Amino acid sequence: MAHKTTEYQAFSHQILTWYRENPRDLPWRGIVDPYKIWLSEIILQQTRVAQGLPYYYAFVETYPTVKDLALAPEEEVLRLWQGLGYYSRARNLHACAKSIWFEMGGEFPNTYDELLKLKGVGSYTASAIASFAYAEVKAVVDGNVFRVLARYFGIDTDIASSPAKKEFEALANQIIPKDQPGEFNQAMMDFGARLCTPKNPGCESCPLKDSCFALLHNMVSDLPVKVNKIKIKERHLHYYVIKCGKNWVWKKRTSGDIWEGLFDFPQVESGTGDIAPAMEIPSSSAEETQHLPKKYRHILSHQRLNAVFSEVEIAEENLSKLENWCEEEGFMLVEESRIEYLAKPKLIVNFLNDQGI
DNA sequence: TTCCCGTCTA
DNA sequence: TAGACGGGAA
Repeated sequence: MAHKTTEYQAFSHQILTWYRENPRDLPWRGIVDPYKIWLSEIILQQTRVAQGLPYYYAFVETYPTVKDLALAPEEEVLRLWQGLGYYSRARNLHACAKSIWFEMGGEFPNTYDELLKLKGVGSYTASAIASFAYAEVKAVVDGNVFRVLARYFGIDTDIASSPAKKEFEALANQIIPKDQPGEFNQAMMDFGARLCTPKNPGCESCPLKDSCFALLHNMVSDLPVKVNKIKIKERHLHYYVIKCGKNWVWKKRTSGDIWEGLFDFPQVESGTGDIAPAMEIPSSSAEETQHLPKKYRHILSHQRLNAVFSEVEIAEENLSKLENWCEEEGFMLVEESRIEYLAKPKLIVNFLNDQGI
C-alpha cells in the first residue's frame, strides 16, 4: 500500500504545517508533567475548552501535585468541580490520585496500557497523556479527530457506533507520524476545533481543500455521520426546603442516579407532576409551608427535570425532633453559612441564587 | 436544536 | 452494544 503511505504522509505533513501556524494557546500546551496533562484531559472530556479553563486553573492552584489531590477530601474535590457536570469524572480523578499516591508510590503511570487501567481514563485520554507526556505513538480520537478523518477520507460509518471507534483509531494510528505523535495529536484536535468545525468550516482557507473527499463530493455538511438516538426522560421532582432557624435539611445523593455525591434536598418524585406528592415532615403543618412553591425546569442531555421547591419552616423548639428525623432518614442539618461549601447540582445553585443565598 | 465522541456499566 | 451521565454555548 505504498500509495496510501504517501497519502498519509502528505496528510499529516499538511496538518502539522497548519498547526505550527495556528496553534491554540492553551495553558497545558508544552507542559510535560503527566499529572497536569491528565487533569486537563479529564476536565476537557465532553467539555468545551472555554468552560473547562477556569476549572483547570482552580485545580492546578488548589492541587499542584497528585499528592495534594490524593490528600484532599472527596467532598472538597466535588465542590471544586461544581458546575462542570459528569461528576463521576471528579470522583474517579480523586480515587486515581489516591491510588497513585498511596499504592503506586506517587509514580504516575507512564505507558498507554498502564494509563488505561486508571478509572475514568479510556483510550482517548490514555493516548493523550501517553503521547504528550511520554511521546508514545498512540493516536487520539476525539470528536475533532472523528470529524476531520470522516470528512477528509470520506468515511460514513456512524461515529456513535462501537465499530466506528475501532475503525477511526486504526486509521489515525496508521497516519500518526512516529517521530512526533504528541504534536500530531494536538494538531488534529486544533485543526478540528478551529478550521474543520462542525458548522461553517473554513474550507476555502483549508490546506487540504484539493484532496478532501467531503469537499470534493460536496458532503462536508453530511460528514461525519452521527445517528442520534438518545431518549429523553421527563422527570418531576418535588423538593422540600426544610429550615429550622438557620439550619437547613440537606441530602447527599447516592449512586444509581444523576449527581452522585452532590447535595440537594429531601425530595419526592412523581410520574406526571400532576399530583403534589406529600412528605411526612415532623413538627410541620400546612400553615408552616410558608411560600408558594417555586418551579424550575432544568435540561440535561438525557433528562428534562421539572422541579418544584416547597419551603417548610420548623419551629426552633422542635430542633431535636428534626435532628432525630434527619438521623433516621439519612439527611443532614447544615448551618446556612456552610451551604456554600457543599457541592451542589446547577439546579440547586440556581434555586439558591434566586433565594439570595 | 445540535455540538461538546469520552467512559463506564448494565 | 446501548444507555447513562451535565451543563453551556452556538
